[in-house]
Amino acid sequence: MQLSPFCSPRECGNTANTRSRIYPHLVKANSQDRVLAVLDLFTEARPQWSPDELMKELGYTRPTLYRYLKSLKESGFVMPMRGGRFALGPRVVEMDYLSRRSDPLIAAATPHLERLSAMHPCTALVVRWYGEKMLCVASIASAVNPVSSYPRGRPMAMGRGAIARSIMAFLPRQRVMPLVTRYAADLRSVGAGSTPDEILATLKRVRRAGVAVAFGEVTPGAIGIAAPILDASYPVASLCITIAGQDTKGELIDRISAEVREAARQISLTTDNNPE
Amino acid sequence: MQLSPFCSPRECGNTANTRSRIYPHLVKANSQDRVLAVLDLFTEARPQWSPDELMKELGYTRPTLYRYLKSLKESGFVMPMRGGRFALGPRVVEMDYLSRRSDPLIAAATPHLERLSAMHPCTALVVRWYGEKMLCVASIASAVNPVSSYPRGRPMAMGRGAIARSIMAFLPRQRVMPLVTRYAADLRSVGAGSTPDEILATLKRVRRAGVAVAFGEVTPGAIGIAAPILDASYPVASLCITIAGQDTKGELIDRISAEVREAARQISLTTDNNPE
DNA sequence: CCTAAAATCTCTTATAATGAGATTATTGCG
DNA sequence: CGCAATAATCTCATTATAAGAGATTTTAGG
Repeated sequence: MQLSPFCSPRECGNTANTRSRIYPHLVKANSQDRVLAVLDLFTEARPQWSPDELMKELGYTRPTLYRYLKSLKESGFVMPMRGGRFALGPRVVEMDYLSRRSDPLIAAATPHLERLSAMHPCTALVVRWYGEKMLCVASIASAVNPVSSYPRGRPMAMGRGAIARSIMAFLPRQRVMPLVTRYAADLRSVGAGSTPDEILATLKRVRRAGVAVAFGEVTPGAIGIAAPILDASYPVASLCITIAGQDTKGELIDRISAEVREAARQISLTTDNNPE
Repeated sequence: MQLSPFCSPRECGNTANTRSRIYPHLVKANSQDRVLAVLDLFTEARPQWSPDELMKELGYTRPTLYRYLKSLKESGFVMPMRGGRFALGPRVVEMDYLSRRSDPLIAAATPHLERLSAMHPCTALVVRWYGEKMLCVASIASAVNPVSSYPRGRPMAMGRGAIARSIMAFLPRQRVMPLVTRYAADLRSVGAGSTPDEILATLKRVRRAGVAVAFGEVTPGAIGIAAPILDASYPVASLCITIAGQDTKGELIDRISAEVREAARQISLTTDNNPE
């Protein structure tokens, strides 16, 4: 399901083969991928689509699109809105509920989130790492005016912040290097080093400390303190506390760091629970 | 995407036509439906599946199932867990986040939920009605020990409770009757009437009051107070306050009822926002 | 290193997805 | 209420392509 940036659906050359000409933006797409591609279009910038817009955007013909919409509608992934437009449907909500309730990582982390957020005016969150992206999967806020919001589902960038570094620091060399290269600019801008070697040294220190601390890297004025959650000594997620900068002295940071590291360690001990 | 209870995938008779013999449980299923059918299996009782289990359950052959899993994996709907098992993936979380952030009903209701939950020790929630099911889509709890939990995604039955009645009361006769028939037993057991006429009379009173009140119908000891959210005078959701029974005197119930009704009315005024 | 299991690939065949256009259903409006 | 305009579905011939059997490769485990 990869989008090729080189060729818009409509502009590609004509060949005798109608079908393969229609979907040049889907590399090796089968009909399943083409249905799921419909869901790709629903974004925060554009959460509603009319059939005609979908047809135009995806290059599908009318009967085909309506067939797809029928499947998606019947399975609840989309739902009709007034004016003949479509939005994401109840299935999405149900599946997230299920995912939330059946994720052993969340079950293991929740008591720690509650405890930590009760101890400090902060936001305590768990961020899962999916290889290419990071997503907040659970968070509890206790600060009255949280410096920034991290609800479940919020995506996070890999280059900046304590969370990203806490995960990168525990990856095997082979797996860090691509990330170091890819996010070199971000890592440099937050002072993690300007060469690969410097960055690796920074990560090594994080690994030794067992915890990463970041000052205003993601949100100005917010301090992030994150420790990895490991499964078979491999990072799968990160436990993070974000707290307002002005409330927080160096000694307190050290104390919270120790708490976060210990909580993450305990969550990590819950075996058999995390992804591959 | 309906499962036929009469015939397990493996036991159906042999005909010359291999393909249609394989999927007797999917009525008129196309290949899109067969892929989406994989996702149907992930439930709270069984949130993880191995490829072999999926093959056996769905009756798909090995290459076919792996093809499906590849599509679902690449689009993030499932993710591999340790031991070669699969669980729902990050896409589910992302889509719910998007759905949450782009739902105008939630945006319109949130200030009211915050206000109401701040005024009383209760849980304030919004439940969307999807024709066949009801789902909590937003909730805020202020009670220290809430009598029951209503997180987003929690499904609700149509037969019992203030929420269901607040919606049924505002449906046109043609649409209520099937529900009255279907949930006759539930409606009778909560004292809404033992004949269709009695039930309709009860609903009429709810409609006149603009709000439905239920005492311990869903959760013993919990009082539910719900008012419909209308779009073009058609109910699309319900705003509900649940509060512990022992804290709540009759006079307070009347006051909260008025607040809930008024809040629901104001949310309803936000036009152009609700489903079809 | 070797074995066993898991995942993918190859290739043929028959299915069923597709698209053009016709048809039917819905909606809006005078 | 009926008509026009739009939206959604249906029909059916065509052929691309999904499926399956079995071989092959990859991965995991001892």
